[in-house]
Amino acid sequence: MADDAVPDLLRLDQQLCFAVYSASLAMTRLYQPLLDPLGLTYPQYLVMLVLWETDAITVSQLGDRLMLDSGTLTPLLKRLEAAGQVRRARDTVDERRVIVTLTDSGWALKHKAESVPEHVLCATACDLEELVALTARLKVLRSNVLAFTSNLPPLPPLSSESLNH
Amino acid sequence: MADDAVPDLLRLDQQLCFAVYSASLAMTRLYQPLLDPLGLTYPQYLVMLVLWETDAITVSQLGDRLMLDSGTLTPLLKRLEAAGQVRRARDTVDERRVIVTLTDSGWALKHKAESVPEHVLCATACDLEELVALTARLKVLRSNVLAFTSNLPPLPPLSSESLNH
DNA sequence: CCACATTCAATTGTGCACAAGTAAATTGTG
DNA sequence: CACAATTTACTTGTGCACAATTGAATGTGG
Repeated sequence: MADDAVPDLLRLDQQLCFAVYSASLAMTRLYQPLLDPLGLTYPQYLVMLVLWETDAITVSQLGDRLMLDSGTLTPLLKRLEAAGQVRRARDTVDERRVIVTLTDSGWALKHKAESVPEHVLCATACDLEELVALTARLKVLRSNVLAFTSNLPPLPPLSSESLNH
Repeated sequence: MADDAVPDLLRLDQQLCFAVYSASLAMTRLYQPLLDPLGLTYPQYLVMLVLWETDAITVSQLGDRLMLDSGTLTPLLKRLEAAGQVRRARDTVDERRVIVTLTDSGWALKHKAESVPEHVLCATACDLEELVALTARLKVLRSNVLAFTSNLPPLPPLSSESLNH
């Protein structure tokens, strides 16, 4: 491989992965002032979205929906509990599980959150068609990447010719 | 607004912002085993990408490229310095600035990083056309969101009709 | 029944992100 | 030149993400 060919790949790389990375950070920054009046952070908002759809689920079910592990969720849920939005209680059937349930305050927060999506959609300044297409592409990307990583305890034997032009 | 209309928006919201968020986390998880042999984290890799393109720049210039502030970059750069990949030195012309420079080891890392983009492209399992289109859309999204946030110290007076069908 | 592996949440430690505040250096202005 | 405003990086504190470990509860094979 010629040395001159490397910077192109490294630039393409930045364009791809950095676009996702920086867009994600920009979205989080967009949400923060909208969620501040609700006393929620963006990851906490995602947890509430799941609970508003499906109340009384275990930590691992939450993790499956959000693709996060207990190391992330446990302290987050404790903060939501301290804020009075959820309760955490051991499952009486299986004491290993912890079931997360919305409080009245947590349910009430749903109404205050109704205006958030409108603001976000407005901020994206894209038409709905564009957003749907972008979302679909991101889901495909995420799905492919996750499938790849789970099949990859070591590195796959990738030849330099797998992407030749 | 009818109560029944709310869940749809909240679901759409999750589809949009959560797709970006979870795709970003999936990408980071994809990079980790690839960067582990280089002794780099994913954000550190992004810093190195910038330095390989433009060596000897200030912390704020680095922040402009990566859209990160010094509160994030300073400790990250100290870790890269401790690992021997960069040097940090005050600008003799303007003592406020800190100039970040690659060491020989930092430059040498560029060669070891050459294989990373190939693996990532392989993992995405998308053709180049698809990736270019996705990247372009994400850049537009990021640009719109950033423009919106910077014009929004408080909340904008958004009426419910701003997104009517 | 009883080792034994599995599942599930919590804990610990590292490394981002970012807000808010500090301090030093520079620049702009009278 | 004096001095206020700005720029720049650093520091502190909070909250994710995640790897790795722990420990309790459950299930399973012998």
